[in-house]
Parts: sequence; C-alpha cells; structure tokens
Amino acid sequence: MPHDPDLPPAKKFKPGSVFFRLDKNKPGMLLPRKGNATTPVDVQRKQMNHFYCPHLYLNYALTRPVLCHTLGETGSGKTTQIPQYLYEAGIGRQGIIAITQPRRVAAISLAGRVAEEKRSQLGKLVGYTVRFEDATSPETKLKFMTDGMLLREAIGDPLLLRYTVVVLDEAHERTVHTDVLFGVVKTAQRRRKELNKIPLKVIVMSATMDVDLFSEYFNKSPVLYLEGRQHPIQIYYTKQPQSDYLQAALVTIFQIHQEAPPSHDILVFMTGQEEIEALARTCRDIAKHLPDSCGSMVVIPMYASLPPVQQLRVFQPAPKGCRKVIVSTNIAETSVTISGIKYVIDTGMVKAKRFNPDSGLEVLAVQRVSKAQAWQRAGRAGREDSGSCYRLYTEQEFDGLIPMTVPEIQRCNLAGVMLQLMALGIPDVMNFDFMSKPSPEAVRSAVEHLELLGAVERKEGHVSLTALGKKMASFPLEPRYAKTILLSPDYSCSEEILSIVSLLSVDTVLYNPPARREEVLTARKKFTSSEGDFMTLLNIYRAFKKVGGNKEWCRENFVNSRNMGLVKEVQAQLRDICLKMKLKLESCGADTGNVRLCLAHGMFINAAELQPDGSYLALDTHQPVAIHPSSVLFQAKPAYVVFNELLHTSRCYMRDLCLVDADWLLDAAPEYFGRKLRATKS
DNA sequence: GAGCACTGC
Repeated sequence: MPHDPDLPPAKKFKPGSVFFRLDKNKPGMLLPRKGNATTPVDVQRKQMNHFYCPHLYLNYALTRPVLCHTLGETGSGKTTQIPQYLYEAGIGRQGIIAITQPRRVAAISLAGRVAEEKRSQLGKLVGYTVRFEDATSPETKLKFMTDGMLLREAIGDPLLLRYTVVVLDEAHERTVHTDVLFGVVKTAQRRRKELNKIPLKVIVMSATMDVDLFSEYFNKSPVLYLEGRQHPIQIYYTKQPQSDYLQAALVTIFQIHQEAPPSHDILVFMTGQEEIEALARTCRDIAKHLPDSCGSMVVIPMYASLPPVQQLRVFQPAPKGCRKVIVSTNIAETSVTISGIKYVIDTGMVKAKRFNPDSGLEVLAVQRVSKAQAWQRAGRAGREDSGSCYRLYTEQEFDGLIPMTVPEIQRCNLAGVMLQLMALGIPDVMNFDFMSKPSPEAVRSAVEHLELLGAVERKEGHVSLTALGKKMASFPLEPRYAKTILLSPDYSCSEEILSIVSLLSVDTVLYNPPARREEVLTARKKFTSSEGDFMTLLNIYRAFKKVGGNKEWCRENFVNSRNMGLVKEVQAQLRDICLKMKLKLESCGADTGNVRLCLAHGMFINAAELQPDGSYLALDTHQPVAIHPSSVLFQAKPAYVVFNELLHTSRCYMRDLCLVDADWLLDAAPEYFGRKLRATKS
C-alpha cells in the first residue's frame, strides 16, 4: 500500500523533468564523435541539413564505411528514405541494399511503403524476405528482411557478397540476431577489403541517443544525430516508494479519470496476463459505481497471447465521452503502436527472461525496467501531442535503475548462436568479437552442450564444427531438435520426429480456457498417450491432419488453430531441408517405440530419473525437478523421462515429457551417463 | 496440482 493512504492520489506525485527526446536547444546536429566537440553550431546545423538533402547526405554517407544514426521519429520516414537515397545514388547497381528489422510485420510493411513510393510492384525493385515468405525477384535491389533471415543467408555467404549495403535498423533493441549480425558485417567488411571485393557499406540506425557503443565497436565510426519530433512529456514520480504497484496503478488510473477530459486515453504498463486481466476486472467494477459526472471508461487488456481479434480492440476509438484505458505488457513498448495516448502509467516492472549458465536454466522473472525502457514507455504518451507519464516509483528509485536493458545475448542460452557462428566459418568462436560479450561461463556451457551433441569437437583447445554439426546448423531450430531430426532416419521415424519437433518449436497448440476445464479434459482424453506428452501431441497433430486442418475441429478439441497452422508451415520447411540433404523420410506407423528411442538419443541431455523418495533429479545438473501438472504423466511415476524444457516457477518443473528406458539413455551417451548415473546413486 | 514478457530462423 502507498505510505500515505489518506492523501488524494494526485498529491502522491511530484513533477519531474519535462522530457524531450533530444535537447531542444541543440536542434539536430551532425556531431563528430566524442572528444572532438569543437565544430561550431552553425556548421553543425548546416551539416544537419545535409540529411534532408539526399545529395549532401550521400556525400557524407558514401565516403564512410560505417555510419551510425540516431533517428528522431521511430518507424517513420527515414527508414524508408535512406535506402532510396542509396539506391538512387547508384549503389544498388552492383548489389542489393538490405534493410534488416527485428520483426516480420515491420519488414513487410516497410517494403510495401517503399514499393508504393517508387511506384513499383512489391517483389520487383523493392521486396522483402521473412521466414515462410519471400517476396523478392532477381530485379530486387531494395530488400527488407528480418535480422534472423540475413543471418541465415550469411551461413551460405559469410561475406554477404550479394549486398553492397546493409542497413541494421532498430539496432537499439539489441536482439540476439542483430548482435550477431554486428560481428558478421564487421568481419565481412574487413575480409572484402582484404580480398579486393566490392566494399560493403554498413549503416546502423538506432532510436536512442546511446550510439557511442555502436560507434566504438565499428572503429569509432562517425555518428549522425538527428532531432526528434517527439512532443514534450511531463514526468511525474511518486513521493514515496510504493510497495504495491497494482494498487498504485489503480489509484492513479481513477485519479486521471476524474480529472482529465474523456478523450485522453491512458496506457498502463504491467508485467503479465494474469495481472492485466485482474486489474482490468477491478477497473470495470469500480467504474460501474462511479458518479455519472465521472464519465464512462472502457478497459482493454493487451498482451501477445490474446486472440488477434481482441488485440485489434486497442486500435478502435472509444465511444464519444468514454475514456479508453489500455492495460498492456511491454508489447506496447515497441511491437504495437497505439495512437491517442495522452497518459502513460509506468509500474516500473517488467517480466523478462534471465539465464543461469551453471544450471542452464532460463527463468522468467518480474524485475525492474531499465532507464532506457522507462523512457521508451514514457515516449508512448507523446506521439501526436504533449503528454504525461506517471511513474509509480520515486525519482531516487529511477536514478537507481540500470541505464540500458541487458542485451538479450547476455541473457540467453548460446548453444544455437555458437553453432551458427561456427557454421559461418568464424575461426575462434570462443573469442568472437561481440559488441557486448556474453559471460565466459555462458560461452563455455554452450560449447560443452554442442560437444555432447556431437556438433563440435575439441582438438588441442581449439573448437571446430563436425560434419554432423554442419548439418545441424542448416535447421532453423535449437541444436538438440536438429540433432533429433538427423538421427530419425536411423530409427525409420523421420515423419513422426519432424511433426514432434515442429509441435515443440512453436507456442503450445493446446488451448486451455480455465472456465471450461472439464470439457477440455474430456476432449483431450481421446488423444492422451501413456507414453507422454510428445506422443499425445503427435496424436493430436495426426487427427488434425486427418480432418484437413478443419477449424471447427480445432474449436471442438480445444486446439489453437493459428499455432497449428504454424506447425504445418514449420514442418514443411523442415521437410524441405531434409530433402535437400537427401535424408530418408519415412513413417514408423503404429510402432511409436522407435519414436521414443529416437527422442531418447536426441534429447538425452534433458533426462530425469525417479528417486527412491518419489522425486526426480535432472541427470545433467542433478537439480531436483518435478513433473508439471499439465503433463499427461503428472500422476504416473515413470522411472526415466526426457523433457522438452524446464520451467522455473514455484518449483523447477519439467514440461512436455516422454517416457524412455534407462538403457536407451546409456546407449545414447555411454560415457556421459556412466558418469551421471553413478553420481546420482552415490 | 500449476499458470507462460516479447521477438525470430
């Protein structure tokens, strides 16, 4: 509860600074890098104008191998303009201009806009490439793509020779893919120079002012600062620290509701689905009992797992005289832009993944946001006009936040990244030139993981890719899934394994509305296999295919048809890769023992053993684990299982299990399990 | 007997 519950809510806040995206007194400047700040302001201004004049911009950009930008307005003009400038300068004649985006929708919509501006049919001069969709042709010179897609292309062409320019957009988001691409383009640029190839030009675009890190990494490349057109935002902090941010959010929502004109919408940042639904319910309840003078309110939850139709509600304007209150996860920070927001309420909390390299465990935990994230949230209030941001924490607490969100590459399992780097032919992956280095433990643990899978081998301290590892890298999958697929022809069950891996590599296909629990259980019973969740999922997928992907069937059987559609696409893609490798594709029919045998051999690192006291131990780390209550094996006590993933919540749960024999595990990795099983028994 | 931020190949 707030410390001073008797004060009216507004009195609990004190104003902070008025925030501009960039300093108003220094309109857009072209600054040399730090330490050389002697350029007179009028010269800076003049140079700034270069940016709005293609010729002058190009003069500047084309004479430098790497250029780092800040962009005033996110997702606006510049991302569509700059590639066109470069193309018109003739740089596209020798190769393609690639513009990478962290998200598919952004790549697709930007390509559409640029094609329109060039009055060209999409897929001709201007195109895009994202997973499952390629709208390019031999004529394509401006190619918008996801960062992951360019990375995948780099495996076949590490010097990126098809491209003359790579524009890395939204670089401040620091996705794993962008971070690896930084190293890839830097290496490609150097190698192409050494080999006397056509030079590769790199342009890094970031929405934040913190581009020093980028500039530093690319050998102190020049930085172009641009003025933003962000409207001023008044920041408020609480006077006292709040122990209950839910309560504080509620109080703040209704304070604003009572005082502000009804056309001013509110966006509240919370951490997760459950919290959001609870707050939305409470708001609606309270709103019902407010005096008529207060005006009405429509409360809309927003999070990624919401069905698409309900997500669209955030874009619909509220009825006249009614206030729109959107309660959202951080999806509204970057992925979804909502217009008309006048007030942002920032709880200062976020749910994010953390990685522990010792246990190999990823944990989803509620934690404090970074300063950059808090500014990003605040900025959502000033897109069309000035706005306000209520931070439900004190200014001192804000000062104590970390400046930038820790890049994803320092918070995730690196096995897939390391495999990809080796497939790119990077000579010394252990010392790869990351912009932000992951911890040595994380790198070591990833390489050990790959070694266990037989993807890499160590000779005199040097790590290299095996033939198996090279094949594994061709799959857009986690290494252990790729390995399982590659093993499957030995067990004559590649079709089944392709289905299971596809099912495991998308969000769950099971739809579990809590209110219809009994119905769900009944519907699911006919697919349940005593061999575990993998087999149960396979049964569901087989039944789904039998009825031809019928949506009605999905509804009746509580199956998420959107995710099921995705499974089909993934499976088709994986099958294509197998065919190119000339892998034998066959079905084992009813003999599912082979499927489990194959899974045991591919997933042996994720194995657990029943203990005499009825609990389980994970065999690789000897960590106590439990069967998740959602598993079909929850009430069974199988002696040995392999699991898809560990979920660390109230306990450490294994999710998605498969019954296996101890002999199979020993057979899969005799030395490893000889060691592990002994250790367990002692 | 629990409960999953967000992307992406």
